[in-house]
Amino acid sequence: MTPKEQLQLIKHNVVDLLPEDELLTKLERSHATGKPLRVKLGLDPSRPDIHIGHAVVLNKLRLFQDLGHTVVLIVGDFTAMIGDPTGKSKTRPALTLEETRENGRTYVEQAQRILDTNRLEITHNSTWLNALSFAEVVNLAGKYTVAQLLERDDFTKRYRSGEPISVHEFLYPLSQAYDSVAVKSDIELGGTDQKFNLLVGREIMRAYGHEPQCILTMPILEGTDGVEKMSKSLDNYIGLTDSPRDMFGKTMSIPDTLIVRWYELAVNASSAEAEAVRNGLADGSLHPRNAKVNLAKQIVARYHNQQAADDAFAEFERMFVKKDVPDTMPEFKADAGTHEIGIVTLIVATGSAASNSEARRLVGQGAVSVDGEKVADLNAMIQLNADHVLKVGKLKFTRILKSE
RNA sequence: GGGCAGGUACUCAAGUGGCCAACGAGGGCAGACUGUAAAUCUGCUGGCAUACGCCUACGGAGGUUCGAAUCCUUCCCUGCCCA
Repeated sequence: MTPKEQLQLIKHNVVDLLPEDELLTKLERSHATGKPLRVKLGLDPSRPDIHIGHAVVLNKLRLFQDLGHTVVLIVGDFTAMIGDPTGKSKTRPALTLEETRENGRTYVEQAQRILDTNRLEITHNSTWLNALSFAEVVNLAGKYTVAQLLERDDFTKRYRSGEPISVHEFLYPLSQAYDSVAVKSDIELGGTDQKFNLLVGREIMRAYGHEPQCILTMPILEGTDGVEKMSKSLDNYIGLTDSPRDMFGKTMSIPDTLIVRWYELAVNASSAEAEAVRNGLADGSLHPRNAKVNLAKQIVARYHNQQAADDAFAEFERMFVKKDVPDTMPEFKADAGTHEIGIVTLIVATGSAASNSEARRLVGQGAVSVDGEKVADLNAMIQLNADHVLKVGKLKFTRILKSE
């Protein structure tokens, strides 16, 4: 494939590709010499779970691999170890090196669901950042100015509104940039929120006498709420390791306005496919529900398999359209010798509510049913001489097994 | 080092001695509606208790008071200004 053709593929769905001509030059050189480009991505191992929002960037990395280039994953174990006491994640604890290693390991494992391990390098930035002397850190810090750092959007905002910014936060972009020097990155990927950091990488590489990396940013995928970016802490995410049922259900719950975007970003639809969905929704020939069903099936098939996708769909139909119970659900068995149990106790014992107070509230709100019969009485006793199905809210089912 | 302003529940934010488990908004949960949604409407949203009530909580620790998120002392933390 010619460098120009590669470039076209690379540009699909990308927000920023800077500078494009430099990337073309790199691609041409790689093409001529047969030497693959080094494509960098930094991972933050402070949270072990990776979701389909991350997958947007990972898919792009996979494309680079398919074009014959090498992906360099950098587990940011050093930075995670320092922690971040200010800013958005103020409660984020500083992790030990072991913890970050462990998180990084599972993270990489999950990333490999998308990436080709044959064209993959995995490194940890503690390898080189830990080795820097203070003099070297000062030297690095000397290559960038406070004014330049304050250009970053969130720094600007926080500075203007009088919120604290710790000095070491200024060092994060610099250490990330230094990573680029350390791995001799040709191009670095990230979400659009990483644009500033990626650009710092260019400056710092230049300052260290390296050819600066190109930068490529991908759109940030909104979560299932349709507004905020997908993240675990907002609980609006679909994890790569979620069960088929969860993946399917969560996808079906996204707002309609997100459908086309998810086609583009979550299942990497071609421009033509995305356009077809967009037009179908616009002229009414495609029902939003069906568009979502198809989307949900694709997502499940992508991370599990086609069979799982079909099963998840069937189960979804059964649960929500026919209002039937799912065929698998958590089971609960009372202690032997218990013949009946109070509804409130049962709700808490099955983990359907966190406290007795909450369980009472749920009963009062009509959210609780046993075998399809609504339970409104706080004092109701459930007989354990047969199996029952407890339903709390819309989604929490538990099979109550007959007691012995 | 000095002056000033702050630190309230998941978040923002009222409250300046009892009517405060703490207004309001967001978020979350539940119900109605629906396409499973979104939007909208309604209710709930510290714990234990059927209830009376009790316990825990307004940065930390002491104190004043019959009674404190509210007053005092001290410590910690943040921002701004001055040096």
